[in-house]
Amino acid sequence: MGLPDEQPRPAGTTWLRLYPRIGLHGRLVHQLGGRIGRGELAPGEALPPIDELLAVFGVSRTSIREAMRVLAAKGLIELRQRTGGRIRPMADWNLLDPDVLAWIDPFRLEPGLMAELAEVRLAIEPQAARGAALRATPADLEAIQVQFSTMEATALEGDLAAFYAADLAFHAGIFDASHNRFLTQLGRALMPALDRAFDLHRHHVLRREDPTHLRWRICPMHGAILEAIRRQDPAGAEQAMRLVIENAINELAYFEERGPNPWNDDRPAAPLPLSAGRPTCTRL
Amino acid sequence: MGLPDEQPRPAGTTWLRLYPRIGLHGRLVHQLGGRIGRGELAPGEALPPIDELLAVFGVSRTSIREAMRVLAAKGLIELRQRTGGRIRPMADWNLLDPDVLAWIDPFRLEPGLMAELAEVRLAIEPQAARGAALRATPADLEAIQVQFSTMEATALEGDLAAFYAADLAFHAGIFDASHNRFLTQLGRALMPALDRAFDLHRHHVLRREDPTHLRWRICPMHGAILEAIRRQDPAGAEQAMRLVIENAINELAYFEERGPNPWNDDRPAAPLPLSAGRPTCTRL
DNA sequence: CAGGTTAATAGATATGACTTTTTCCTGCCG
DNA sequence: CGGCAGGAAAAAGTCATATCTATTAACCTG
Repeated sequence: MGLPDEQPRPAGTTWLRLYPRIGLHGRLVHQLGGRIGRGELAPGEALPPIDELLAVFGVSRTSIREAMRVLAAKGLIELRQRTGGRIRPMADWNLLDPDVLAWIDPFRLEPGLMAELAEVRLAIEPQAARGAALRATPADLEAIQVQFSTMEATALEGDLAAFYAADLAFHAGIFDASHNRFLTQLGRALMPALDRAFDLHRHHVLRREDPTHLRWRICPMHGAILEAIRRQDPAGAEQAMRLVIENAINELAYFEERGPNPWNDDRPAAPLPLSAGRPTCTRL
Repeated sequence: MGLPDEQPRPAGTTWLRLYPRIGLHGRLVHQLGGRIGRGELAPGEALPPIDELLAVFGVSRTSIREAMRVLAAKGLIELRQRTGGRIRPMADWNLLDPDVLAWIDPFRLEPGLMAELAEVRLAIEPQAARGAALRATPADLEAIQVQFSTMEATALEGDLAAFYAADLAFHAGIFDASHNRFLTQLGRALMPALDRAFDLHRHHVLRREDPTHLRWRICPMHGAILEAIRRQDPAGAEQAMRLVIENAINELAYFEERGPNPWNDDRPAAPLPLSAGRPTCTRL
């Protein structure tokens, strides 16, 4: 059958609330969602009829239908009687659904999406920092502090993976500390995309070969946010966050000018084949 | 059976992309989603076992399961084998899913949500206005202009329903004109909640009995946004939008001080009974 | 009483029959 | 010749039932 084994959620991603990958239909959801998000199934295209999918994946109607319902619930496809499934234009997708955002490979397919993401970050995160300065509890502060300390330590050690993980958690912590449910949701939804942006940043930092950059430029800027939140200074926190994001945008823009798309180096060029060995259907 | 008839989408809500209310499972989704959103089924509570739901609604397993999958996809419930369905805490809901936001009755149950919404608007909408000033097409401008003209006309006539509909479409048009897919999505997601906020505003305007307010205060402020976008002035558009939202917040805060929760006047107090007449299950 | 084994339960999946909606074709009428 | 109406077919929607599987809880042994 054409379905991968069940995989546990990757470590260190507790802030993510992805649709469970368990059961046949759950794996199917992520399989098809990923295909759509990567553009292997183009918007406007019709999905194969159920009987065909049924044969390709080797699962029952029930599972196929449940998976389709989930994808429809997230706006990726449209289901109509007689016509069958059809992939909706990206504008109709629930882009703020963590699953959908995780399925999209924004930088490989659509460089413009990253600029749009930056714009949203610039709108949202300073406001979240402001909220955190107003309403953070001691526990919130402690959580953010821990991530900041981790950032400082790992930046010195050169453990980039740990550094960016802590960076991500730092930003997530501020969203949580804002105690605004919409902002928290929004932060969570954006995390997968932010993760990709950080990957890109890391890639460029590696090329640049300047290990002091993270420790002596990025860390102090984040420290300023933490301090402003600690002294309950909304304007200061907002401004400090704005600086961090503008810096990230500038660095990426600076990096982008040089060299081709870095994704092509370390990622498989061709998508993996979906079905293990049943040439029943050529479309999927 | 306990399901309402199929209902077409209300007029004038083309910007909304709600889960279709068609078919048995679609109606079931909105039925259960509404119950959860209104708090009639509390977080942490277990859903009745499938066989019970099956008996209550008089539909088959298939439809029940598909509806449950959709709700799970939107983060409202968690499904586990043997244990069954359980309502997740609101923090886990996909609050930025238009359906979820439409199901929540934010102001009846949680006045705080409205303040949080205002904070998000204050972060998002000025940025959207800035984007619109940078990237609006003539067609975008035309669409916004039409809504603005409608606002001016209906404000004079005193047709409040039409006025607020145009106001909503005005804001939606700016989101669209920003040509930022995340902002557009975000705008769409917030529209149902914004609609409620406008309802509240209208209610207060009616009490205030000052028909000139809309025409000579609200409209000019919106006109300033339109003009700034037209002359491609990002800073001006951002500032004008900020003024509109801050004004709305202030007016609502001003209104809130007086009188009790206005929702209690014109809404049915008790929720409608779900099942037509089968006393099989007392929990639903 | 602890720990592991087993049996029962309820959801998950499979399957095939039946229903409903939509599309498309055909033929009639203007 | 074009358009509309009616009917046939196709594919999704729904249903009923059966089997599979994971989880819980009872139970049994040491």
